[in-house]
Amino acid sequence: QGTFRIMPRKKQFEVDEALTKAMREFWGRGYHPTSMQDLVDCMGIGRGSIYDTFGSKRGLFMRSLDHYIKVYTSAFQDMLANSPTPSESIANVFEGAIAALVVGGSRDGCFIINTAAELAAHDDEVAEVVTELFREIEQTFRALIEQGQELGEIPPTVDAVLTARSLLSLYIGLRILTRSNPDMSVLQAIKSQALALIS
Amino acid sequence: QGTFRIMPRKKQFEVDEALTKAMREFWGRGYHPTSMQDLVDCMGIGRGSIYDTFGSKRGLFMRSLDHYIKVYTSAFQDMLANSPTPSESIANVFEGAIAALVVGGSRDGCFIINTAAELAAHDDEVAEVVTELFREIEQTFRALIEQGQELGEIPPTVDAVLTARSLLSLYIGLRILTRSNPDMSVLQAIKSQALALIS
DNA sequence: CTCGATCTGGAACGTATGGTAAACTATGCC
DNA sequence: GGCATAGTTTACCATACGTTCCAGATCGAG
Repeated sequence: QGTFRIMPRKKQFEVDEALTKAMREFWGRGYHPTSMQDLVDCMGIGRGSIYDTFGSKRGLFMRSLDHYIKVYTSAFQDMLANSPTPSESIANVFEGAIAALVVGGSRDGCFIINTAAELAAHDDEVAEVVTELFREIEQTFRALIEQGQELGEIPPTVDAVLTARSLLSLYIGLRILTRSNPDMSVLQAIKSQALALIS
Repeated sequence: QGTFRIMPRKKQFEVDEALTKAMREFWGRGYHPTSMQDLVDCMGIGRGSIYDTFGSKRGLFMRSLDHYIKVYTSAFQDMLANSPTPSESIANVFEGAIAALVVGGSRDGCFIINTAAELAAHDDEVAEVVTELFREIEQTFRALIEQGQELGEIPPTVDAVLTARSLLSLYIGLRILTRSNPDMSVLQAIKSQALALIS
């Protein structure tokens, strides 16, 4: 019943692998400038397979967004787990964004933030996904601040909600600045300010 | 010699007026999603006239960027001149961004910041224009902070350079958030934090 | 091995794109 | 009124776009 009686040819590519390649393309160049031909080239599978599996360019993009969120929130949780204290977790968030620029020399920034800027204003479905993630980041910052306060690491005078929102805004600014002007002293200043807000 | 001996038909449209219309289109929708047909429709002049006057879509875009910078730095200077104190100038910068959302209901954000996100990573000429303006904003913030310190309005312990960079980052974050999620409490929190940095 | 189901890759489709060429119109000087 | 010059309009071009379709390949079941 629930199982198919016939299970012919299997997919000859890993869906997640192809999705990762598409994600990287959309991430670096944005939705509109990336053509289906670009995707066919970079994903290494045929046009038909893409449409069979993902439906449309937009469908593939939305799946890429979800994939990004899944992969990077997972990496994010790992990072938090490996940080000794809440304050250092927050420091690592900013340090990570700067390191991505230094190590890889990539100005790709953050896929979600790029997408917020490119599409969210005119695409409600995208706006919803983006907004939801921003909310989660804000909540994570808030939780970290409150943990730090319980540990006596962060002063109790700090307003957790307001500061979490400020950290989010600083982070977004940092990521956008990264895309145009990789000036390390500016990025470091922003990181310093982020840490100053919680000390 | 310097003057033309013959001066035939004059342009039948105001260049600045057409430029303003193009600017609004690019501003709201971005470079790539805006087609020449969109521009023909919204500018109210023929294709030929556009190409005669602006050369290409990209040329028109760059002129639109310049136009935006000219118009809005002018408005910016006016606002500064009408603000009673440096601190209030800074407050007005953030308040203005919020008001643009409340009054007009427009999620267009800031043309420069949108452009930084959409194009700067892969277009060096755009990156240069954008970076230059970011530098100017940073310098303006810095000058305001130093003026406030001379007036005793802002504590001398505030690091003018570092804080100016933080204000820039907060501002960019605010503008990006505006495009996806016009949540007033978040925006107000960011503004509060900006003011807290200079008090 | 045969059959049906699925997957694959590329050709083909209709459309929309940025850009161009040329005919047409208006203007100022002789 | 001609004539040179510039602006406007229209039709058009080649290309690139997202999408669909289909012939052939590949697999599992009987």
